[in-house]
Amino acid sequence: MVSLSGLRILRQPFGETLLGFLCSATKQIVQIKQMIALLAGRHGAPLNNGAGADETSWGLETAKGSAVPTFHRLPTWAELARVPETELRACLLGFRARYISQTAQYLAAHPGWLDETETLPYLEAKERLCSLPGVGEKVADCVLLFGAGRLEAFPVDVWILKTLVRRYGLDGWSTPQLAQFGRVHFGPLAGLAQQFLFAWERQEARK
DNA sequence: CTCCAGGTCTGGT
DNA sequence: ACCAGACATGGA
Repeated sequence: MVSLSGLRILRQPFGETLLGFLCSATKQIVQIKQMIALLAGRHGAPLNNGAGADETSWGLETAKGSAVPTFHRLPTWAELARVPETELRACLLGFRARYISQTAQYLAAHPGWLDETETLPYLEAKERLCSLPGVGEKVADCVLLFGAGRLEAFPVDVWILKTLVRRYGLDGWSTPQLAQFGRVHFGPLAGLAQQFLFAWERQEARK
């Protein structure tokens, strides 16, 4: 028996969360971190003059020979809109580069769209997010859960799928059906329950 | 060298 | 509506 004590749901910036999960499709978590680090290092504005401690790997593009790394924040969507898709592809994004590029173009053409989406009720916000290229039900739920504090969102990824099939006997259910089940079964804090299921299943898988 | 990875989109029944 | 394949690419 494990406790999973200390498990938390972060409230991350909406736009950054969207970017992060646009990178996530069929990629391992370690690789997603790498993609995000490359995007920040190559296309994000520097955060300091190299005066910080060198305890993270966010500033990958450290000047050669320099003793102190420079940290970069993630690029904004406005900045991403000016980056050629080929340069995005060079950040290990693969086919996701097109999704990010097209999303950036759309957001650039619709000022305020993202901020408005963040304030909408769950279902409306989700519907709008799903209209973006590369954003399906799962990514939309992750963006709303981690980037907008919508704890009723219940993202169904491959791990949750396994869990619901193996431990809840929901074999044969479609992904949308499983998402609906999660929201109904776990209620207003379904997203929190999802995090425990996810963490549990991944912990069990490690051996 | 195959297989798979915090999915989504597209074109077939 | 439901079901495969494709999609890029680095780890396992």
